[in-house]
Amino acid sequence: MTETSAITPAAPSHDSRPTRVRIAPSPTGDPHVGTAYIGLLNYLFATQRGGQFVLRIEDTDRTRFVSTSEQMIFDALKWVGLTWQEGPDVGGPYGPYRQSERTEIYREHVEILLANGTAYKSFETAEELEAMRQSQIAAKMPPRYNGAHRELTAEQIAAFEAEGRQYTVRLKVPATGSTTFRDELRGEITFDHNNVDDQVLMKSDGFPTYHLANVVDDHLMQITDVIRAEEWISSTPKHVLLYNAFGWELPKFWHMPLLRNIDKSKISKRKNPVSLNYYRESGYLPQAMLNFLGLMGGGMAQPTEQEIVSKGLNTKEGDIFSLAEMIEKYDFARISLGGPVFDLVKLKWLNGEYIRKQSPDEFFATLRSTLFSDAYLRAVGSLIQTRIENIGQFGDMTGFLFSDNVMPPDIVWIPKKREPADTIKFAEEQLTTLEAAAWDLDSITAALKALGEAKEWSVKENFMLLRAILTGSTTSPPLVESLIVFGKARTLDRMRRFIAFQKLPKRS
RNA sequence: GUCCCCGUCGUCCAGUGGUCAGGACAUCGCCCUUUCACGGCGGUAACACGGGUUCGAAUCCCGUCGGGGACGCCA
Repeated sequence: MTETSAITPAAPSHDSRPTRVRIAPSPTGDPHVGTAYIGLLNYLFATQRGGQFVLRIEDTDRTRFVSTSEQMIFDALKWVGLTWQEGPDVGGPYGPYRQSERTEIYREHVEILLANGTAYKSFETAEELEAMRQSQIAAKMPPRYNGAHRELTAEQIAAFEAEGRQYTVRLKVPATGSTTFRDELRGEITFDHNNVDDQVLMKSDGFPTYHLANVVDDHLMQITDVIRAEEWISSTPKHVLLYNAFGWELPKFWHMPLLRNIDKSKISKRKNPVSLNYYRESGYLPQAMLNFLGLMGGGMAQPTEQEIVSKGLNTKEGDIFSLAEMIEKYDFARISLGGPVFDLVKLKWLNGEYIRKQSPDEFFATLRSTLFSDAYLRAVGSLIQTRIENIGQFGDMTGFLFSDNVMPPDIVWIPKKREPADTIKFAEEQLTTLEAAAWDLDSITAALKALGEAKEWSVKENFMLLRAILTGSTTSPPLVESLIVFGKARTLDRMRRFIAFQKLPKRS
């Protein structure tokens, strides 16, 4: 076990087994476009092969758990039109599909690893480890567990446990050699073992980390193909080592290129709207979103010049296709590995194409189910009923709720006694505060007031700034109520756009 | 800092040894039009660089450079 190299068999044959794939989002906030992207790919892969698509909730991190998140993930995936055969909501033969309900399973599996010597208990505290990491970084060393507890004797372990010290269980990565695995899109990838850290598999709270839970569940749920984002490549050797430690057959790995911001960095909410709620609430059509996601990565064959001519296609039609067409034509072998920029400009164009394609009746139905739904109008109405004298004034007071671009002039948003730079800085703090807030009257109000007190911004300045950002004006219906009606995803996006715009170098 | 992945117009894709390197979005110009949008027509714009291999490289190999990701008791 110490000396060597665990070479993965080149291509394990799963041909006899039915295709089973999965997505495994974690409920830590708003549903993410990346989840829909990887979800679409998994859905296509399974559907094309007559296989099963499983939805598994990875809720092993209690500190980041958001209770409303799971339902939002279901809703968002259904909104774009994806369906799954097994999951927490629909059940299935390999459940439970929520990792927090599988802790006993992980515990049993950790015992196996502890017994066969492929994992060990480590008694350092989180603080000790953090200090170690910092000093390594400061010394320009790769941060890595130093292996202090790799070879504890039974007596030492007993002594630590007698003290009542908590421990984590770590993977005992072989000291020498390397692990090679096959990525179906890239070929063989090798990692030298001295570049693979002794990953924590079970936290001191008894919950597994992603790495353990993911491997155990994928095996138990008979997953044949792991289709996930590229960011997982560097932890794949740990997963391979785990499969080997259990003596399990490996699934095939397909690492998809990462969606990017305009500056090419991994897509993130600071630089791009990433919440599916935002797209839904801003009036993007689900077909357009799905189509756009299908465009990312190049899996859809573009029509050849001959086809365009012979079928009399409009050239842009090559970029427009439905889920059904993707099922028919999407080809994983065609995927290009450069990370695609999630370009809002093209998404908007595509969405416009879908809107124009609707019949008047369909368009009316779209309006009635979104911006002009009974529920939305009722909520908006309650904001302004006492404030208008004739219905014609409706738009005067609610325009900001029906517009996409609201940018207040300087006189409106900069408080008399504040500098622009400080004001923007405070707006950023409001943003951070609201990101973390539950979206109800009391939570928002309390969070905002607490922030104002901490930063010494009066309630008036505080709320006025937010009002300016949200409505573009100094006059509006009650602020927090308006925030709630407008929705969290759109509010945060509006704030981010305001901040980004104000930070742009001003031309005089 | 270490390891891994990637590299065609500004962006998304086509191209798998021989093409004037193609399409879409964006952008620019013209047309249509009471406005705006749509639509039509046209233009600008790319093989990161350097070595090989080859009669011939965007396509194959090597190096450099550039970009990205990972390095958590997060996923």
